[in-house]
Amino acid sequence: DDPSVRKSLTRVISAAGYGVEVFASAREFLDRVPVSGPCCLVLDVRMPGVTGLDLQNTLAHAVHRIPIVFITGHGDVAMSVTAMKAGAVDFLIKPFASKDLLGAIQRAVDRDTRNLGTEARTEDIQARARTLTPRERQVFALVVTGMLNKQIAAELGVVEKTVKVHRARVMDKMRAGSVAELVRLADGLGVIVTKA
Amino acid sequence: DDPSVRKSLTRVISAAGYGVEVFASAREFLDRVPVSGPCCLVLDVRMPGVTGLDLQNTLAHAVHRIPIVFITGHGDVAMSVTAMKAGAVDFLIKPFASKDLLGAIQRAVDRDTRNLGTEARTEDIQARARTLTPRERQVFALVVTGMLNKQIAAELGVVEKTVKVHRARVMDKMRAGSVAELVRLADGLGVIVTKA
DNA sequence: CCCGGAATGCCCCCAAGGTCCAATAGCGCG
DNA sequence: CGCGCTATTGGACCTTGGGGGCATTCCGGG
Repeated sequence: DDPSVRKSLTRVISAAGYGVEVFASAREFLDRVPVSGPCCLVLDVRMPGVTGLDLQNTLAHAVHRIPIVFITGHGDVAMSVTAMKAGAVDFLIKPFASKDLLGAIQRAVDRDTRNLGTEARTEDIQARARTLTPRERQVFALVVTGMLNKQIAAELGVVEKTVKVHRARVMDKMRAGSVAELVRLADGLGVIVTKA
Repeated sequence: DDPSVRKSLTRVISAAGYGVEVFASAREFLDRVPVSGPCCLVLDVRMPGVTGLDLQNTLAHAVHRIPIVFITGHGDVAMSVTAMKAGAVDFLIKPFASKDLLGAIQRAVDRDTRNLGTEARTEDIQARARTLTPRERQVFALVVTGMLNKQIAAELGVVEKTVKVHRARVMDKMRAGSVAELVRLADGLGVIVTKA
């Protein structure tokens, strides 16, 4: 919003032990170097050029969706509801108590920490899945449905031994120690491992 | 809220093809016969006695959490944010367009339909799990971690044959055709099948 | 031509699962 | 108090499934 508000917010948030970066506009924020660790965005709805809601929509399509805490001086209900429906962590009206802001930031950062964790795990699993050959992917998909090697062989039109070979490679590449683990890895990938 | 508003809302919602039940207070709603199919709650924040937010909190601890669409004449941002954080589907300010209300109701009912579906599935799985004996439950928990019968036997201090017997009963009672299915059933139960 | 992906055959081992049978312990019921 | 039922355990035996090792063949690209 305006420089003086930014300065005082920076002081409050820093005092709580957080690292703070300040941006004068949405553009400035989007051009920054991405933060490495868990973080969140404290955003004024009214901003020069792109509004806070617009920025929220833009970020919604990003790979990593940063949790947003909105603050504003002139908010209405419709605006707050839109923001919350789009996943905002909180929507504070100025003037607000420091503890409300810090509480919201804490929840936002916690959420981001969890998100980063699951994203990292998913990315790891996907990376392993990418090393699979097409055939291995097919066998993978069928194995996690609980089919027997014999059935998979019939399905793919090959003999059982061939399935065993692919299956062994899948277990190896996916670093799964058991069918149970493999099933969890597959389910963690979502429905990505469908057919082809 | 007031009788005339209720009457006109009933007309609008009925015209859209929904069944409508009207309640003059939170008490009256809570004493009703539960609806069988997918549904949602259209709630005024200001009500005699218990407020809409209070009712939302009460329902939050219920077995089935009915999706809520709030409508109000005198809402402020703080109120709407609280409602949304607590899971409300939407928060409309009077006067609102019929299509906004009907859109919100549609989203709420859709959400409820999905919830009912997953709840039914979970309940079904839990019902099967309840038929397991304590020992079978232990074996179940260990099998879905991917342990071999031999390892499970060592863990429980029995011979392999005994584990096989329990394991077979688990597969039977849980109606799982494969380890893969069993793992999914277990994961669907959440972390309910931990130890004892 | 050499490499990786795919397919296959043979041999062997171990794990999973089923059959038949049997023993022990605890619990409710007449 | 036995009787019956369930839960738990266990043994012997056999079949089927999963998996490792090794070797071979075929094909499409660099």
